[in-house]
Amino acid sequence: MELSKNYIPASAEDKWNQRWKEKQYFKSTPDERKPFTVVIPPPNVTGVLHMGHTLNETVQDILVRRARMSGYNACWVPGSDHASIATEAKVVGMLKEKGVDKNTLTREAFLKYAFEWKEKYGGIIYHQIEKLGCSVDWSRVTFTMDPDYYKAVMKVFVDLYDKGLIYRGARMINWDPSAKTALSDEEVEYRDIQGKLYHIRYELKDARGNAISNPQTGEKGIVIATQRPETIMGDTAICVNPDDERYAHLKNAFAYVPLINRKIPIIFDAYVDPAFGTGALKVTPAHDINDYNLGLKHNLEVVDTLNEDGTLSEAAQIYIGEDRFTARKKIITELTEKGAIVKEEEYTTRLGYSQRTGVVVEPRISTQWFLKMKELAAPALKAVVEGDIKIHPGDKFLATYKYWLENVKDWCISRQLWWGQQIPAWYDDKGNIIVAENKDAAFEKWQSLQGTTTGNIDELKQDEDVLDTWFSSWLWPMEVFKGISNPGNKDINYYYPTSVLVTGQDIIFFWVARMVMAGMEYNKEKPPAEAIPFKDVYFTGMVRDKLGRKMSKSLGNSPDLLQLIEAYGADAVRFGIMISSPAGNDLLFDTASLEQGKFFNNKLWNALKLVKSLQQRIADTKSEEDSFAVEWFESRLNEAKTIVEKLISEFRLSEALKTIYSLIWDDFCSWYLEWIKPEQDQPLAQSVYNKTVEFFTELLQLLHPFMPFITEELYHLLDEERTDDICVKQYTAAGEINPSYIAEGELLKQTITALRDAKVKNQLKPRDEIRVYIQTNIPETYQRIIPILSRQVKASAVHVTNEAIQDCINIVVGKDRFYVQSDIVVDSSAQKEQLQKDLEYQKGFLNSVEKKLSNERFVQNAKPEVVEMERKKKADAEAKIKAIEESLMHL
RNA sequence: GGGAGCAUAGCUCAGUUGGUUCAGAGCAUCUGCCUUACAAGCAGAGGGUCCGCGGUUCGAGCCCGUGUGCUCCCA
Repeated sequence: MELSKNYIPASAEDKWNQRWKEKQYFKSTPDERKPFTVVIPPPNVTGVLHMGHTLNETVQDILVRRARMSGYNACWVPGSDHASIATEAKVVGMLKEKGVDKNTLTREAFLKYAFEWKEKYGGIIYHQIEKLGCSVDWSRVTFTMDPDYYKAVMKVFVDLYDKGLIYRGARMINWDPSAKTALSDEEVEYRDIQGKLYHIRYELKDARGNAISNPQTGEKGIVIATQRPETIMGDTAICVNPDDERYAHLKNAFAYVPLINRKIPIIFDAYVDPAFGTGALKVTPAHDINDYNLGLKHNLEVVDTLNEDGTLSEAAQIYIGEDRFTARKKIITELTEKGAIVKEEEYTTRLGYSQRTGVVVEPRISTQWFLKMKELAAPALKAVVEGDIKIHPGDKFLATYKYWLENVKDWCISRQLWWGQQIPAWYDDKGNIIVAENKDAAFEKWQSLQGTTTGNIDELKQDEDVLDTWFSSWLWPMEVFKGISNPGNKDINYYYPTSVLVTGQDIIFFWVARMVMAGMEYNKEKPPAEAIPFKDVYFTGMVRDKLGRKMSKSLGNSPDLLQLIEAYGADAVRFGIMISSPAGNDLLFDTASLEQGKFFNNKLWNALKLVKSLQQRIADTKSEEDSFAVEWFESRLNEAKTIVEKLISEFRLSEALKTIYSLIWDDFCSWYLEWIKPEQDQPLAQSVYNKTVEFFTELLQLLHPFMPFITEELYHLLDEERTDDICVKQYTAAGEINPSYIAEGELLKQTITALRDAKVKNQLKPRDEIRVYIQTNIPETYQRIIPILSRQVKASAVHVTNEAIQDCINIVVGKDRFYVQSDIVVDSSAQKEQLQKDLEYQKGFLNSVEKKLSNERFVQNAKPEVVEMERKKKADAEAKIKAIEESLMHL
C-alpha cells in the first residue's frame, strides 16, 4: 500500500468518528466495572465553542479516554445550558433585526423562537464537540430545559420553599436596565472608572422654617458630595456623623432638595465618615444599598426615581422618561445655573456592570425570590476543607472557595425573563402565595388552605418570572442521571458521585460551589464522600492570546475552532492547546503550538512509513546489536509509562504530553529506530520487527487520549489485520525497568553525540569516515554498543585500546578517552580549547566538592548518603580530570 | 481597603520533604547538511546576577523577613 508523503487529518478524522459512533464505544451503561464519570460543563446555547471550551473539553476527553483504556466504565455526559439572560438577549436581538418587538409577542410565541434558537446553536456546539474528537455518550445528551430537567428544578424549588430556605421579599438587588431583570451578586462585574464627585448645596431650615447658616463660618445651607446628581430627587434625608462638630447645630433641622424643593430631615449616624467628601451624606434609599440600610434603621421614606429601563420615573418629578445618564447631564447643567454646585472633583470609583449585557447595573428595590445560603454553605465548605473533594491544582483556589462560602449572602434566584423555568408560585386575588410543582397541585393546595373543594383553577395566576439559570445547572451532576426527577434509579446509583469536574476557575462560585451545595443537600442520607457531586475538581486557566489579552469578540482575537481544525487537524489543535497549558495557569494561545502539533503528526506518519518499509526487509537472522536497542527501549518505555501514569494522576497533563512527545520523537524516532535500522540492503530480524510494532503500538496507546484520530489511524495501518480499535484497547501495566539498560542507553547516546560533535568541530562532514579507539575501564559495556555506535558516527572501525593513539582527535566522554582517527588532517587547536574548557570546569567543580568534604560540620550534619554521594562526585571528577589531562598531553 | 498568587534563557514555563555534574525543557536563534521515514526534516551549538536586599543553615532557585514589579479575587 502506498502511503502519502504527509499525514492528512481530515479523512482520518471523519472515518474514525464514524466508526466509533457505529460501534457505540462511548455509550455507557452500568455494569460490574468501576465507573469513571464526567459531566460536561454545559456550554451556553448562545453561540459557538471558544478556545476556553476547547481546552476544557480536551482535558476531559484525555481523562475519559485514558480511564476507558484503563478498565473503567467511562461515561462522559454532554449537554448544553439554556443561559436564560444571555440567550433571551440574543433572541430579542434576533427578533428585533427581523422587525419583531418582543413585547408584541405572547410568552408562548417567544419561547417558540427561543427553542428554535436553541436547536440551531445547540446543534452547532454538539457538532464542534464531535469534530474535536470528544468521546461523549450522545445517548445521554442533556439540556437544562428538557422536560424532566424542568420538573426536577420545580421539585427542588418547592422542596426548598417547604424547608423555609426559599423566600420572597423586597430587597435591594442588582438591576440590569437593559435586560430589565434582577441579577445575582455574582453576575455583576466591577470596574474602576474615572468619575466626578459633585459638591451640591442644599438649603437648610430649622423646625420653625427659618434658614440656618453655620454659626462658625456663616456659610448657608449644607453641602453634600455625590457621584450621582440624578438621584437627588430620591433623597429622603441627609446624614452626618453625630460626633462631627461642624454639623452639631443641625439637630431637628431640615434640608431642601434642590430643583424639586422637597423637605428632608437631617439624621445623625456614625456610619458617615466625617473625613469623606464634606462629611454630609445624601441618603437615597431606593438607589444605594448602604443608603437603603440606613433608611431601614432610621425609618426613612423610599422614593424610587427610576423606571425599570433606567429612565427617570414620575417620582423624580423632573426629566421624567429621560435616560439616567442623559438626566445626569441635564441636572448638572441646571444645578450649575442655579448656583447649587459648589465644586466638582475627579474621583476614581468602581461601577458594577452586567456580566451579560454590559450595562451599568442599578441598585434597585425589588420584590424577588431568594434562597437562604448559610445552611447550604456549611456542608459544602466542609466537603472541601475535609478533603472529600480535592481541588486541583493544589490549594490555589481553596482559599477563594472558603472565603466565599464563609461570607455567602442570600441568592437572588428570580429573573424577569421568559426563557427559563417559570417560578412555580401561584397567586390568588387575595394575595395568597401557593408554591407547588404544577398548577393542579397548586390548586389542590389552595383548596385545602381555603378549606374548600370548590373554586376556579384559572383564578390562580402563576408568577411571571423565571429562575436564574444557575438554579438549574447546580443540579447538573445529579439530574443528567435523573437523580432528582427519579431518585435512586440505576444510573444515578452507579454513576454518582462523578469522578472529576473540569471547569474554568471563573465559575467557582456561580457553579462549582453551588453544585456542591445541591449535592450535599440532596444526598443527606449518604456519608459526605458519597454525597459530593465530584471527587476532584480540575480548574483550567483562562485562554488568552499570545500577547496575554483576554480573548474577546471585540478584539477579534478569538479564533474559530472549526477553521483551526480544518487548518491543522483536530489532533494538532488538541496537542497545541495541551502542550502550552500548565495546570491551572492561564495559557497564551499561539498557533505556533498548533503547528508543532501538525509537525508531530507528520513525525508519527513518517515513523510509520519507515516501519512499513522495514516490514519488506524482514529476514530471520539473529543479531546481537539489535537486541541491545530492543532491550534498552523496552526499559525506557516502561519508565516513561510509569512517569506518565503518575503525572496524569496528579492532573499534570501538559507534562504528561511532553513526556510522551519526547519519548516518541527523541527516544523512539531519533534513537531507537536509527539503532535498529539495518544498513542498506541488509535484512531486519523478524523478532526485532515484531518488537518494534509492539513498541509503536504502545506509544500510540499512550498518546491516544491526547491525539485520538492519528493514533487510531496508525494503529490500523501498522498492522492491517487488526479488527479491534485502539480507543478501547486496554493498557498493559508497565513492565520491568532495568536501570543498567537505561544507563547503557544514556552512555551510547552521549558517546554518539560527543563523537558527532567532535566531527563537526573539526570540520569533518557527517559522512566522512572515521576510526575510533576507546580507552576505558569498562570495555565490556562498550562492546555491546559498538555496532550501533559505529553506524551512528560513520566509523569504519571501533576498537578498545589500552594506550593513547597518536595524531588523533582527543575527546573525553565520562571518564573514558576517545581517539578519533581520520584521513583528513585536523587542526588540534579547536579540541585543545574544548578540552581546556572542560578541564577548568571540572577543576572548579572538584574544588567545590572538596571544600564541602573538608568542612567538618558538613560531614557531621549531612545525611550519610549525601556525604557518600559527594565522595563519589570527587572520585569521578578526579578520574575525569586525569583523562582530560592525558588527552591534552598528547596534543 | 482586605485577601491570594506570580517573578528562573529572547518567549512560555518545569524544578514535588534544602544536597545526583542543578541551573533544566519546549519554542525561538545560530552553524552545517536535500544522508534512500521525515527540509513539516537531520546533526550540532550558543544563551541565565534563578527580581533586589537581609536572614536561617555545613549547604538556598527551593525555607523566613523585607522591598519592587505584575496578575487575580473580594468589598
